[in-house]
Amino acid sequence: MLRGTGSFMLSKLLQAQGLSSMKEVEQAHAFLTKAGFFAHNQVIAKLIAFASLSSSGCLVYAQSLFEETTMDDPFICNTMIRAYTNSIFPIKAIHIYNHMHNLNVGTDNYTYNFALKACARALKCKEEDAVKSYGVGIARKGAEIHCRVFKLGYDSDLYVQNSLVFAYSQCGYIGFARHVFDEITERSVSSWNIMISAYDQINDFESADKLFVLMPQKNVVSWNTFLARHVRLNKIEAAKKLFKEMPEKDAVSWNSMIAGYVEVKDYDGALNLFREMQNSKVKATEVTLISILGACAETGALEIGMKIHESLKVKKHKMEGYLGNAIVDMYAKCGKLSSAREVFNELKMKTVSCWNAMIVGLAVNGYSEEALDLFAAMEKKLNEVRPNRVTFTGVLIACSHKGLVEEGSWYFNHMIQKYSIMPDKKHHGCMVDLLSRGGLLYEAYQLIETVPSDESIILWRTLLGACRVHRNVELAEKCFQHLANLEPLKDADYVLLSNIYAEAERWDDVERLRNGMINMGVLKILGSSHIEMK
DNA sequence: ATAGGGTTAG
Repeated sequence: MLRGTGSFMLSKLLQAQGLSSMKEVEQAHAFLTKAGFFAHNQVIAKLIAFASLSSSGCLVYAQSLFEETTMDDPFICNTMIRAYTNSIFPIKAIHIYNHMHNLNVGTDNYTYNFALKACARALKCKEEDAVKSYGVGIARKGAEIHCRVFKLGYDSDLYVQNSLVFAYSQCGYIGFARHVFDEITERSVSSWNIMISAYDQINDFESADKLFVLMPQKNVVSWNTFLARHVRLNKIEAAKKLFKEMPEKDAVSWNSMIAGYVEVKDYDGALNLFREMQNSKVKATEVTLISILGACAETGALEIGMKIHESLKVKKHKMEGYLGNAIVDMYAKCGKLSSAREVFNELKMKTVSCWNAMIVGLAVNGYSEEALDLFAAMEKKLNEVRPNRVTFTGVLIACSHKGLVEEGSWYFNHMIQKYSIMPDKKHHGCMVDLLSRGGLLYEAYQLIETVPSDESIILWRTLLGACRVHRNVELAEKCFQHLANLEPLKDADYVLLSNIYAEAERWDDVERLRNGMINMGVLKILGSSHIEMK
């Protein structure tokens, strides 16, 4: 039986249309192992390539297939590098590349092309911790690869050249990128597109436009670059106009336009365009769905989000990577935490963003204990993932929600000491809220004193409010003074302090403050009802 | 077997 299935698989493997599901990959794998064919590298590479497809594959499986080989075949290594380059873990592509180099596995132009692209993507991707943990720095790795490219003579390969331009520009070395670009003797449309996009990304529109005029041919990517520029600059009307007038539209054009609507928070516009896209010739991609799920998350459009999730399940589409995260986030933001958790648990590879979407989702919906439990689970996997600023925002929100003052303070210090994460605006906000609601006004006061002044204004106001609740006139005066030193006071600030005085029956101070307001010209804005005068 | 443009947590 197995043999029959296997030979069918093998013939399918070698056919042009290839395999159609992970199940078939597994069957083919089993057959090959049993029949002793596993040494056929071309076949294994095909399995790995299929397993790394983002729509239906399984990257973990691809990696295990890879490890079953002797890991010294250039073709297979290249396939694995490419798989990771296009994944949410481009850094792992560099690890494979390093492995090739260390073991003297032969490399070719494909290797360098993929590895350079991985460098570029590793920097662009928001897995900042993964990049940091890499140590020497991706940009240096890219330069190192360039040296090898040069030594081996691949610097005349157009694909490698284009990847070099891309990698240098993403690493912030636009001058080097331009140098490589200028050296290319026969530029392709892609060469021009990469260089123009590089200038666009650093807002050097003049240089971008100059090249745009010079380029001999343009394609849909060239137009998409312009569309992306308008979207990035929030010029939604210009984007709409260009979108309408473009000579050709592909999925990226639609995705950019949808992302543009989402960016300016026109979620209805995004959903309408999504419907229009579904009626067009261009098929929605994962990126389309990710944008739309984001719109659902922001508007609480649970039904649309669920519909997308359902249709993906029907199509047996893989729920991993960005898409898996977008679904988790959509459910979490829509308050359907059980569904969020279900999808989250199924994610085979969880980036820090996945953990954060879940932890923050639990925290803001009031499931403090679950959020903190999940954080504890995350800390047990430090070899895979490291908490970052956002994680601790979620943790502190969880504490704040339930008034867990001691725990919150502990996590706050833990964040700084164990993870060397410097607290930001959100962390300070949570902590001041937590401390002051718990009545630890002086602790809150001391904390605010450590905060940069431009971030502390809102914190002083929070504490001033807490001083009223806890009837602490002395501290209220201090907060008021700090506020006064930082920016022109608002009438609400005077009202608050005045009420605090009034509640302490310090009528002289109420009067003094009132006079001060008249002098400052604030009082005329106030209705007399604002101040509770006796 | 190659590229380039579009995507997730706060």
